[in-house]
Amino acid sequence: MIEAAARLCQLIALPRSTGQIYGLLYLSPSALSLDDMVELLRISKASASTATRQLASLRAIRQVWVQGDRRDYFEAEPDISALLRIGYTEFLQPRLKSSRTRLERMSGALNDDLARGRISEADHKLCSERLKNISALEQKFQALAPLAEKFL
Amino acid sequence: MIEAAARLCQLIALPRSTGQIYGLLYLSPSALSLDDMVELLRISKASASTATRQLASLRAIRQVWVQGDRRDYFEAEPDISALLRIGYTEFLQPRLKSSRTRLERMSGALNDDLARGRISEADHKLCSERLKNISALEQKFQALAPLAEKFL
DNA sequence: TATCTCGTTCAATTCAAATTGAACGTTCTA
DNA sequence: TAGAACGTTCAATTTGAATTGAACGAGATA
Repeated sequence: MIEAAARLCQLIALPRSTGQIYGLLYLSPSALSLDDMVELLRISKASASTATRQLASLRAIRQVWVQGDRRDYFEAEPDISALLRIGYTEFLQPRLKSSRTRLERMSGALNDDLARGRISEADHKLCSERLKNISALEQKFQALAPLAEKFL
Repeated sequence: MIEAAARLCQLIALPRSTGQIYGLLYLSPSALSLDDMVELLRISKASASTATRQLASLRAIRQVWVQGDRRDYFEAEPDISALLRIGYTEFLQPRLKSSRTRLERMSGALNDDLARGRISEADHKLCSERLKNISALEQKFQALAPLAEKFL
């Protein structure tokens, strides 16, 4: 059952054990301690520790207090749409932005090459055409994002 | 310049060299041979060969014939939207489908557990609730896909 | 204070995927 | 027919990331 969740999370390039833990917590009726996870998933405590902190930093899980027990307990954030939003703003968004500036720099370098006669005019045209295409696609994508956000 | 494209492609979990090659071809004004790529990217011929076949199978690049030369030349598919479509139907779509059947199986197992008294009614309710949430999200996502396809 | 029980950290290991070199088959060329 | 120029394949290596064991530090307990 949990392996299903693990695979789900490998889709988004997260460490396997991290996925396992989120899956486990998502399906678990009660909060679990590190030791619980270690036992149920047969992973080391070190993995469990790093994975929980990763997930917590992504706000995918929360730490909860269980009275009379000084261990840390965790429960999953059940709203996956919210997680997607976080993933977008904190992960995809920045990459898109850096990609944009990179494209601009490349475009600049290209113009430079033309000015110095390092490339033919035809080549320059084709190249900058293609760079522009990517930029356009990126912008469309950015425009689509808030729409998707509402929709999901 | 090309390293930019390489990074771009690491985003979608493709081998680095594959990304490099697509980037190179995308920006190259003329078709390139395997040896060209080997020289320009400093990679082995083996890598170039496997990468080009990968890309060709994804229809991301095309083989073209240059008269008077018996080497294979390649050029990039310039329409990236089309590539996205291919990526979706051939990569994401199938995963979503298998994910769906997995969810159904899990849901079945859960009902079974309830029937045999292996879990409490409250637990069952919470679990199947959550499974249903994922299903719903998946459906929304599937519904969104064709919309995005038109848009990009 | 001495001893547990936790969670964290970090160097070492393991593991999987990417990359490579070398051998090979095929097709052209002399 | 011998040899060169290709592209492909496959076992071996490299590389980078995930995982682990062991040492550690901070609180609790006695």
